[in-house]
Amino acid sequence: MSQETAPPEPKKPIGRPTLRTIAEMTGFAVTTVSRALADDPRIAKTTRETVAEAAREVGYVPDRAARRLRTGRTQVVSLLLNTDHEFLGFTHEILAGITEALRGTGYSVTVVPDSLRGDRLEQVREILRNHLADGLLFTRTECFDPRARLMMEAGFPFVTHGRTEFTEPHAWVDFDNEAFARMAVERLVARGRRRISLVPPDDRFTFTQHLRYGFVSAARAAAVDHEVIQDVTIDQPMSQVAEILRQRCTEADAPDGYVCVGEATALVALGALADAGVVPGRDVDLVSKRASPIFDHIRPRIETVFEDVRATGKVMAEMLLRRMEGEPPDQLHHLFAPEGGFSMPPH
Amino acid sequence: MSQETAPPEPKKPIGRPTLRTIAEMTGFAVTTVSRALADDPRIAKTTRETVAEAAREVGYVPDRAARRLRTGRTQVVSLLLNTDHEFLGFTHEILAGITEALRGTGYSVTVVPDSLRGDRLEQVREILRNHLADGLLFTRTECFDPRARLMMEAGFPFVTHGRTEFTEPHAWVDFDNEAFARMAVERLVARGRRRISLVPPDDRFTFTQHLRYGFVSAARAAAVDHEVIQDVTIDQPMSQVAEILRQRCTEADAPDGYVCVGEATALVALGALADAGVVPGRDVDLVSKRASPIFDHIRPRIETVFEDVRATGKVMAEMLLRRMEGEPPDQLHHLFAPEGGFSMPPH
DNA sequence: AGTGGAATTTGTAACGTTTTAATTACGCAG
DNA sequence: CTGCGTAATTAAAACGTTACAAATTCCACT
Repeated sequence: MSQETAPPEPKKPIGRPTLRTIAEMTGFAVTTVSRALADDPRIAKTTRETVAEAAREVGYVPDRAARRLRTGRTQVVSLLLNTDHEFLGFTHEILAGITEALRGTGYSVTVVPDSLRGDRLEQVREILRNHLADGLLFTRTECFDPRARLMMEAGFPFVTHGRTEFTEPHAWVDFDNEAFARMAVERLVARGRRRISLVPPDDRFTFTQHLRYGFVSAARAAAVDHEVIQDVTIDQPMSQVAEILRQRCTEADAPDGYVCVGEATALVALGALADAGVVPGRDVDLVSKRASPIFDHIRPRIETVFEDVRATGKVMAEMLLRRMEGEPPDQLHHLFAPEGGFSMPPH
Repeated sequence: MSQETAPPEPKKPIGRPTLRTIAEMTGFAVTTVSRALADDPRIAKTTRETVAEAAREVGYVPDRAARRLRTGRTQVVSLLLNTDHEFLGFTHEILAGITEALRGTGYSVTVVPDSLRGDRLEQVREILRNHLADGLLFTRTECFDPRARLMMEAGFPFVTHGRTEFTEPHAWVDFDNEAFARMAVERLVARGRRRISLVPPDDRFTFTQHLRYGFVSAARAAAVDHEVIQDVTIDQPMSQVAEILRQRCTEADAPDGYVCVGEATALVALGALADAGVVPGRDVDLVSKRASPIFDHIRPRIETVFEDVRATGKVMAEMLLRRMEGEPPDQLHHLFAPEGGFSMPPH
């Protein structure tokens, strides 16, 4: 409006376009441009269109730092990554799911190490204190997970992989490990097995309880012998698991069926059995959960149920987005069923 | 100065401490505090100490958004994550290494999806244009990697996992795959194998050339038959690899030794051989690289060389830190040797 | 006592955005 | 015409930090 004939305009020869760039292009004030881009109804529809057009033309992208400074929102979500253990693709898959859900939202995901050794809360506290993220995702959830408690107290958005036993609701995504364990037992029983064994995860995790319950109750219902290995968990070094299994599978009352919670455990169990000269499919059977396609190629073939970790990550991130928009956590949870049941690899 | 007697001062009842908090505590100006915390020699030593003490007392942590807005530095590094393939712990390990190196530096790492399908440059361009990070890490490097080229042109700090063939130097970390391939061939030859096969990665990757060269030249030197499988690469679906191997290993001139580049390939190869009734250790031998401890438990046992992916991530991140501080890339590279050579799992 | 200069400190502006409060324009009833 | 409510836009302030230029203090030396 100020002038019809454009002055020399030797301005901003470099640098990304900013609100001011668009303001000068269109003749509106910076405030107006900001509001127009936010589709604020107080701004005239025609103005909004003009501004949007100009923004598109110069490829305007709001500056994250400036927005963050002003609004206090970081546009970041963090994933707590357990650095102790190997999960054969778990991290990869869950991150693929998370980034897929976040694509186009402007949010990015940072990875924060989280060791079971040492204080699990330290990292979370730092994120809360220094506002390093707008929301948090974490796995390996405990029954009364102190991280979850801390974040509920702080009113900070988060989604857990795995449930807790708090009465106050929070967002979670989980795999139905109870159903998995039940099906696993039934499958082994259907194959004629009568002494069934489970190598459990660490007792502190909620899903360990689910597994154990499903396992024990299905075994009781089928009236078969069963045991939950006592001296070792799959969260200890795999060599220890192998050691215990090698020993156990040659004892007089050795199990004839094994339920494995994950791929790593299954591989270790297969190795231990092989070392002891026990032949899967003949002497014993083994069933497992699987999270990657690699299991189709493991020999001897074993029956597995697929847990879609990528989908898990995707749903977790989607839920977190809704939480961060203020949606209450009451309805935000999803339980993945062991879909399709057990199956043997093809060919 | 306006008033000597302090007014009611109903200020900042809440919120994190800021530079102003410390300024008011110590009586210095905000600028001084800022400089003092940066250990600027222009500020008196005593002042620096006073300020540091006050900062410690209130637990001051600089606001990232404000600093970022002012300086233009994001305090973020990004890792390009290939979402197509499964690497059995690769992602987990490299991230563990990266976060370990970044601990305490104030930098955090974001994960950005990067698919071989589609434009590999899109994500990088966005990071450059919108200043989403101060530095970039990526894997699966190609000979004339367009991502590397783009970033060299932009003068943007980055470290690759794997070398390129550009003449202009850049920071890289790599595993000596040529030496690995050479040793692998020698190991198979030492076991009496005379027809050796390699299932290669996709030809576009630089390390494929290294592998191929080491493989071929060692085989020639040992005067043994050798072949690089033509019809499939380990970057195609694993079922295709399995299919080809199942077929190949029963032909009249079937190989009697296999070099596997990674755990996934080795497992698939073991499965394919088993399906075809070929017995490793008797009919053929198989050697592989390994990046996780899981291979100690795979049966039949095969000899492996360890590639320390966690250490790789750590070194990459450390290099990136130095690059971001302005150090030229000339000397910034590290080649991991296949240390210790091949070994058989214990027990 | 005066002066130059180093040492130390400080006020102001800026980064790009959103928010608060204020301003302008305009149609319409009194 | 005046006054006024509403719609549309805007100027100014603020978020917390660092950079620039200027101001102040302190000494040593003439």
